[in-house]
Amino acid sequence: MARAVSETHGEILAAAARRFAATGYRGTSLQDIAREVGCSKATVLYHFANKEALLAELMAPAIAVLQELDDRLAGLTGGAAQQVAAVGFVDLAVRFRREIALLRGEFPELLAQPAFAHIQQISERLRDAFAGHSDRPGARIAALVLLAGISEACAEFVDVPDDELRPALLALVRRAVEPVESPQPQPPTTEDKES
Amino acid sequence: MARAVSETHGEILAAAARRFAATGYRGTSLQDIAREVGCSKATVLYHFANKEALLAELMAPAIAVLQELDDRLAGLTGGAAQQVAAVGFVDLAVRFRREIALLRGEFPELLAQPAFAHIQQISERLRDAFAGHSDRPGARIAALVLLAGISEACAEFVDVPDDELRPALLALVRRAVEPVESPQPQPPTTEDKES
DNA sequence: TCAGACCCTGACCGATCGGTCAGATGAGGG
DNA sequence: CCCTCATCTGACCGATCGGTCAGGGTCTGA
Repeated sequence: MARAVSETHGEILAAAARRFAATGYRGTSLQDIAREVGCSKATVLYHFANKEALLAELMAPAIAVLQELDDRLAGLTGGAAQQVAAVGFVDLAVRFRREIALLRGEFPELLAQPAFAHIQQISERLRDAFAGHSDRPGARIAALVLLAGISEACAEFVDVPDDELRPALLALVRRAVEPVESPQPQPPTTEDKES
Repeated sequence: MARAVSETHGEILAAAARRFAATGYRGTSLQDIAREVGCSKATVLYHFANKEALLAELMAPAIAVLQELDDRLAGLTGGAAQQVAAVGFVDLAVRFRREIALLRGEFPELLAQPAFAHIQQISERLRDAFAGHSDRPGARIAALVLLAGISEACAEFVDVPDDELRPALLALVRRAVEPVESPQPQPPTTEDKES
């Protein structure tokens, strides 16, 4: 009785996570998931309205934390935004790297689905914050490289312990990000062109 | 007469590049490509043995350059390998960013196909070189972040001119990479000065 | 005892996929 | 003239996809 939903629900979720991580969302059929659980495809669709709902439930916790980070970022600008975005995103990526892994590059198409529409905007704001809200092309490019790279690295290093991955990523970000607050002009570099 | 293969071949190739870049390899059907060209699906399969062959021909130039970079990397270690890998990969990524864009995250599954088997090994060697062949976790993590991030950034910024993208990426890499102990002074290359 | 909620299933659906095949078309050369 | 060959096509194939549906167990509370 205590169990409002049968444990099959959880088993399907777990199996879907494994299969999505292994072969991607598109590359995994409901049949694959059912086979791994040991039930019929119809059972999968009894517990979940459709394939997309399965993905949505899998991603819900990560999306909630991402939303929360976005809220925290709302009032910040410049170096402060950079700081919060960096630490917040590294934290999020490390913590939810399993969820990130199971999207594995299908982000663009998946984000096009209406269910994930607002994620697109959040990730753009996050990228802006990462660049310290600078519109210098160099800063915007660096922000994208780091965001995408961190995601990919977290997906790849699923078996590296948190307390090894997180400091390595934070150190990298700290090296790689050009602080935006310093008002003095940079020493001459090759890309010093103004746009 | 001079045209051994009809121009349709090239048109199909161009259309496939556009569609793959827009919706990914898996997300693009032969029907889609045929529709864009204005011919039948059978015509596409008359000019190309199968869908994979279409992708292979599209990727061939990029793969050749990647192979060449791998060869150049063969005898190098430590800081020298790091240097060559960084400059070489940024160059390659910028130059072939259209090709990178049309893989768009499907790398893992695509690389599993036998036709691209050796690319897997090349990219692992490249990652090693990027880390200066260090086995420090931090170095390996940073290498992956940068490689993946650069790829993604190039795919994203297809419309940014080369001479803006390349220096921004090089500057980022130079900031982000922790120099490994340089074994011996190497002769000055084109852009060898430390940051 | 029995109605009904819950859980699960096989059979089936229409759509779409990559790929095959026999044949239509048309230009060129003997 | 006809034969050859490159090009192109519609019709078709088997497989697989996500999703539907009617119905069969099983448990429970009235």
